Amino acid sequence: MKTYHHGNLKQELISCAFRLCEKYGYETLSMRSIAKESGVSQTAPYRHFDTKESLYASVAMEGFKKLSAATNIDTSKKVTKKDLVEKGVNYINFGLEHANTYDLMFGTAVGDFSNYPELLDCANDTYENMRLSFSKLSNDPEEVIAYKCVTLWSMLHGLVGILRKVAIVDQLDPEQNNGPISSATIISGNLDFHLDKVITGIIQS
Amino acid sequence: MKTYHHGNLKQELISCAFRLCEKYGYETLSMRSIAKESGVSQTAPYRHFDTKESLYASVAMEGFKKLSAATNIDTSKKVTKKDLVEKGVNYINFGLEHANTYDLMFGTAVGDFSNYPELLDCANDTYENMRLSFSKLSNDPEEVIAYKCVTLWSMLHGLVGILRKVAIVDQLDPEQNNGPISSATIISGNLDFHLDKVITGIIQS
DNA sequence: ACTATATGTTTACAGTGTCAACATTAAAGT
DNA sequence: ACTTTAATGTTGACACTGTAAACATATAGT
Repeated sequence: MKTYHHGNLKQELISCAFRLCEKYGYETLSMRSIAKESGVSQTAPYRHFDTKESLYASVAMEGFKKLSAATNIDTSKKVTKKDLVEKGVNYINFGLEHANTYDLMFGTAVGDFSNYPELLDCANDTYENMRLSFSKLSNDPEEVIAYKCVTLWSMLHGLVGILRKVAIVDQLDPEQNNGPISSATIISGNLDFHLDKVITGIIQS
Repeated sequence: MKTYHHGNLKQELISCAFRLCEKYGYETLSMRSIAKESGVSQTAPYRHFDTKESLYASVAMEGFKKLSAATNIDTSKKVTKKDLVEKGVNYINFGLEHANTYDLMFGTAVGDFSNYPELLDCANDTYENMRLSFSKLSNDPEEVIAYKCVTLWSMLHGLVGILRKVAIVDQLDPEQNNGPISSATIISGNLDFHLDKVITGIIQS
């Protein structure tokens, strides 16, 4: 039997949108398509999302939750450099494996997070755990810790972006470059080794 | 007098698209709007660009040309660390001042650069100059240089991304964070100092 | 001059975000 | 229990989009 009211439409729309986003990217995801896929009229989503951006925000929030889960360090125990490296690797892998959602989370599709307080909270959670980890690791004043966080996050974020653009780097003139071995391949094949070096540098900075 | 044939339509379409992209972002840029703005029928652009992606590629190429110009190091003379820092600052500033175009250049709107050989060349030029600069600076084997390039580019690219997301960082709980002084602000206010440290680390790695 | 090619135009189609008007149901107040 | 109200869903519409097909005109090569 099919009821007039769906009962759990909002959640279904989000998970449907998330699925499509993961698979095909957020650009090719439409209000109407997720409505159809949820077996509901094409404008029904507008009872739950004012605009498409608002739907994007919900999907991005899912992403941040998963990212947090993948990179969370238990700050109730002692925090080691190894923890940071391990979670750094997780961060990169998340960015590569969930590339489409990652774009949504860090791109411009959702303009200003402060319009979506829950999303902002989730994003801040990720940062906050990193901040706490650094502060457990060393005795720096707050602003040095914040500085280290931004430095590390930049490095991780940048690496995700560049590794995904391997195409550019891999297609350099092979005579100028190092043959088929691209620099990106070098790094992605030695991610923890690479991150260990980088993070060591940041900790000491 | 107005001729049937425009004469220089392709170039006009590109610069028109570039302008709109810089101002409003590539998402809100349509084949039809640039046609109208160029005083031509709505499907005329299709004589010069097979798809919208192909137009994007042309705009992105303009971006890479400008980026190259802003970050080019004269490798015929001696290259110093100071050169790298200075051009690094230029890179960041380009990313911040041309944020919309930067998205186009490094996002997924243009899927595979190898479909657009000229674009690929321009992108590679930027990388190639960086590679040459590093190789003039030290005596590393090619693969180490490539490694350093990717590391530096990641750092720069990531910093652009994170600085633009200042909103996230700035809106952390002020009691946990360092009051109104956000970590991103710290960095962006001391860009050359920051990059000097980072690049020193990369050179020594 | 004639022909082929490049460059424009018109028309059309399916898809999009979003709004307004209406329908149905669940929740709240009496 | 009954009525009112708010939440949720549907229908229909509008202006806009990318893009394809058929056609028109100007330019270049012979």
